[in-house]
Amino acid sequence: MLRLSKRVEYGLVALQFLAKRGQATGQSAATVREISDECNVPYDLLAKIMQELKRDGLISSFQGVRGGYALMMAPSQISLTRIVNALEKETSITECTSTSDECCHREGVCTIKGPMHAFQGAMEQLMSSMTVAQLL
Amino acid sequence: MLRLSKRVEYGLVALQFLAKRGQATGQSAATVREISDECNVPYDLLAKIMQELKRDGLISSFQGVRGGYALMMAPSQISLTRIVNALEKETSITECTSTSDECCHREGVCTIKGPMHAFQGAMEQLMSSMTVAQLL
DNA sequence: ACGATACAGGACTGAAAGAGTCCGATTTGC
DNA sequence: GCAAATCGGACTCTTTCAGTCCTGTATCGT
Ligand code: SF4
Ligand code: SF4
Repeated sequence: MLRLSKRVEYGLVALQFLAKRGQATGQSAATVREISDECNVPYDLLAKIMQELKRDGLISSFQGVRGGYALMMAPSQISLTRIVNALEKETSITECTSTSDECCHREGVCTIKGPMHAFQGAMEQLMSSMTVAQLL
Repeated sequence: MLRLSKRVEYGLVALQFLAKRGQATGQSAATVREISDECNVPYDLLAKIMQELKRDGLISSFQGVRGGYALMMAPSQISLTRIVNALEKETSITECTSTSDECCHREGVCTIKGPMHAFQGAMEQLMSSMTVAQLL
């Protein structure tokens, strides 16, 4: 459908929320409940998303009571590419541009692979140029 | 999933095939069966795709025996945007950037809409710059 | 120590979109 | 008239996505 998943959308909203809180000091951590309530995002789903962002090193977490999440870096350092890679399973624009593929059952006839890779590259560059800082 | 649908992929393959045949003279028309066989694309599905491309004015059709499809314009005139618009149901990158929307239930809190529209615009421009001519 | 709070993470369900198929109708060249 | 082709709707099957639930673990405050 050529659309970003809800995960990414929610991820962006959450990161924007965190960015408004300022850098990670541990004091400024926001809980999933807070974000979920403030931003009208389903709690459980958002919880998963935050975990994934954490796993990917985009944000840091603080466990236990008084815990929560906070940004690891400056908003201008967090690119859309990074977020998409963390939250989206498949990021290649077509099967052609999947990693390390041999061509499918159309080799010899269709010469789409090259241009598609170029297009994919251009798109990734475009996504790299968009950061959380631009969401504020 | 941030991936072009098979429809678009097949559409590109088919258009590339047509482009190799040269401009529409009626003599150079290729049948769906031909393309399907040559390119290993499921017949019925491809038939649908060609109909949609025709409806959108990208290619012209010739009915009856000796019929088929042929390009309406120069390959360099057919942009990816055009193809995607013809074959893909939803083309907005997020719900935010859907046409004419009021914001969803997050107004006031989330300020994603503006940047998202900008991003969408950039992507459309990128797609406009890619044409069938580049597939040859 | 204990209990409340909050992250960690797996498993599951239901809905929606996508891919692919089937069948009948219409057009048209031979 | 017949065969080859485009038209076009309806349908099934599969996969992906969104969302929920439930159990575990860490940690702060008292
Ligand atoms: S370039 Fe053509 S043959 Fe190769 S993977 Fe893409 S579609 Fe398949
Ligand atoms: S900008 Fe925020 S509130 Fe507006 S439509 Fe997008 S997600 Fe919803």
